[in-house]
Amino acid sequence: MLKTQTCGELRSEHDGQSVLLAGWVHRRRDQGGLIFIDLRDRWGITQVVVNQETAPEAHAVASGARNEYVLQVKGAVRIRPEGTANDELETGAIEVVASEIVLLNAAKTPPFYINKEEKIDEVERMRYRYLDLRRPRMQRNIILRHKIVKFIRDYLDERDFVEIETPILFKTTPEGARDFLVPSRLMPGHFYALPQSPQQLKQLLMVAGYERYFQIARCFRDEDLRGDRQPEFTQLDLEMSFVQREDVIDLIEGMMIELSEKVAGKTPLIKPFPRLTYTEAMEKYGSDKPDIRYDLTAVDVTDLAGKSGFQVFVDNAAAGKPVKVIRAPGLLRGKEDPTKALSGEGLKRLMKELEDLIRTTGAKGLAWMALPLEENGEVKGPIGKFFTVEQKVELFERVDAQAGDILLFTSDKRETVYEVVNVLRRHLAEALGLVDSDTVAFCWVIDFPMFYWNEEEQRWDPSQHMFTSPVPEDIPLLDTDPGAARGSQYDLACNGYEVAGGSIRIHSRELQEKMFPLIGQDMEHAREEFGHMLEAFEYGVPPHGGIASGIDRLAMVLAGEPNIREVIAFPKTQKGADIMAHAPSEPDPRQLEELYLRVVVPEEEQEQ
RNA sequence: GGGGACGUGGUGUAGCGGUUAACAUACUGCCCUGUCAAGGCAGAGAUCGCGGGUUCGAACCCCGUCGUCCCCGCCA
Repeated sequence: MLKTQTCGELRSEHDGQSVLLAGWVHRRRDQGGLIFIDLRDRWGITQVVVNQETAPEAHAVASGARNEYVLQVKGAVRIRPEGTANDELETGAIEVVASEIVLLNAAKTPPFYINKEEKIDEVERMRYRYLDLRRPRMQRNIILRHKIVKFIRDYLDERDFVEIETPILFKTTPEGARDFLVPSRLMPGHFYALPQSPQQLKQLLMVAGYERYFQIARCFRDEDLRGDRQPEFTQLDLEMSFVQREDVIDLIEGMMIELSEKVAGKTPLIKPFPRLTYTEAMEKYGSDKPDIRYDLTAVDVTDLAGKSGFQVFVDNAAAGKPVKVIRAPGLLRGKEDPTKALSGEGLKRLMKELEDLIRTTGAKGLAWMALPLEENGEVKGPIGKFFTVEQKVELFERVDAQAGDILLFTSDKRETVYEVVNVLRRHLAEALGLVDSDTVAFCWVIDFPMFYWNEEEQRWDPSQHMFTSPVPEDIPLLDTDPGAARGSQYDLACNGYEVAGGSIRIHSRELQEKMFPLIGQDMEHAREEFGHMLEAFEYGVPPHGGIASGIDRLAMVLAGEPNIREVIAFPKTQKGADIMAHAPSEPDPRQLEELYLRVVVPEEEQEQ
C-alpha cells in the first residue's frame, strides 16, 4: 500500500508515530517557510505541515502543489502546538510533520469547488460526476446507500432469506410501464425486455420452494423522469411463502425502524407505524402516500356546509360532493411580524397564490375564512357571512381553529377534492415551515381498491398488478362488483414518498385466470404472455406474498435529500441522458446490421 | 405531449433598454514560520447558451432554438 493510515484516523494517541499518508490536496495554506496542507481521502482530512528549514525538498513539492493534486506524505504524527488544535476536524488534535512528499499526480484546476458546499449547475455536476462524487455531500450519500444495502442483506440473511439473481434480459413484465427493449442477434427480429421488476420470477421462486427470497434488483421502466424517479432503479425485491399480510408488514417495519435508527440515525416519528386504509388516507390527506410529518389534515364538513347559506356548498352537498376544510395554522400572521395580521394587498396576494395553485387540479375556486388575531374581531373572507354564528362555532370547534388561522374550503367532485387537499397540504407545509428533512415519518396504507376504472379503455385496471390477490372476503365481489373489491396490497409511505409496496399474491390458477377478462385481456393473449405462470400454478403453489422497496428513494428519504440523483452515483438527466459519457448515442451502422435493424426517425424529429 | 423556472469570467451571483458589464470566490505571480473559508499586494480572465428580430442603441424587450431543473400527462 502507498499509505499506512487513512486521513481520518489519526488522534493524539498516535503522537510520535511514523506514518505514510496518501490522498488529495483539499486545501493548501502557504505561510512562506511553513506550508499547511489539508490532505483528504475517503475517511477524512489530516493536516500536514511542511517546514522549509527541516524538510526543504518536501517543502518545494508542497509549494508547487495545488488543489486536488494527489500526494503521498511521509512523516511523523505530532500533537499540535498549544492553541492550534482544530475542534472542527476529527483529526484536529494532531498534524503530520512531513519529511518527504511525493507528487503522485498533478490535477487541473477543478471546474467547481470540491472543498466547499455550494450549489452548482446540474450540467456541470453531471459532466464531471467523478469530481462531484468527491464532494462531502455525495460521499456521505453514496456511503449511506452502501450501508443501507449492507444492512438489508444482513437483516434478511439473519432471517433465513436467500438472495437469488434473476435475469436482466427477460421478457415483458406486466407492471404497466413502457418496456426497454434489447434486440436479439441470435433470433433476428426478436427482442428481450428489461424487467420492470422481478415479479413473475420471484413468484416462480416461491413455486420452486425457496420460501424466503430477496434480491437487490435493478429494474427498468421507460417512462418520463421525475425528482424521485429514474428509468433504471434499484429495488429490494422480496417474497415469502406461507405468509399473511401481517408477516410481511412486521418484517419490513422492523427493518425500516432499524435502518432509520441504526443506519441513518433518525428515529421514526411514530412507532409502530400508523396504518391507514386507502380511503382514510385519501379523505384526510388526499394522497395514498401521505406525508404525516405535519398535520394539516382535511376535515369533512359536508353536513355543516350543506346547511349554510353558501349556495355552492349547498348544491354540492346535495349532489354528494364533499366539502372539506384544511386549517392552516397561523397563516394569517405576517411573515415579518407574527403579531400583526395580513390584510389588504398582502392577504389578497396570499389567497391569489393559493387559488392559482389549486386551479392546477381543475378545481374552480378556493373559499376561505380567516380568524382574526384580536379577541372580538371579525371573521374575514368571502364566505363568513353565509354561516350563522352557531355554525361558525361548531365549525371552529371541529377543526380546532385558533386565532390567526385561515380555514381553506374545497368542494368539488371527490377526486378533485383529494387533489386539492394533497396540493394544499404540500404547499402549506412548505410555506409554514412544517417540513423537517431530518425527520422520517412512515405509515402503512392498506385496503386499496383492487381495480380502478379506466375511462379511456373502458375496463378495470389493476391498482397494483394482476398478481395481487383480493382480500379473501372480497373474492365474491369479483363477479358482482369488482370496483368494491379490496386488494391485499400494502404500501409503505415515508415523508410523502412511496418507499415500498407489496401484496399477498394469487396462488390459484382459477383465480388468476379470472383476472384476465376483468382487466380486459383476452385469454389467448394471456396464455401467450403468462402461460408459464399459469402452468406453474398447477404444480403446488404455496400461498405467498412479498414486497418491493425502491432503494434509491429510500436512501433519498433517509439522507434527507430532495432528489433521487443525490443518492445515485451516475444518474440520468430528465431526458434520460448521461451527459458525462454521452449516452444514449447513435450506434455503429455495422451493429445495426448485425441486429437486422434499421432506424426510421420521422422527419420533424430529424431536424432537431 | 403540455405548463413553468433558469442559462452573465472557472464557480456562485448582481445588473433587466445607454454601465469601462459589478461583487464574492477560484485562478496566476510576489511577500509571509502556526494556518485551518489563512492573510497582504499585484494581475489575468465574459463577444452575457445559440440564432433571428424590434430599437439610434439589447445581457436586458420579442420570436425561435438548445440545454438543465420542477410539475402535469405517463409511471406506483
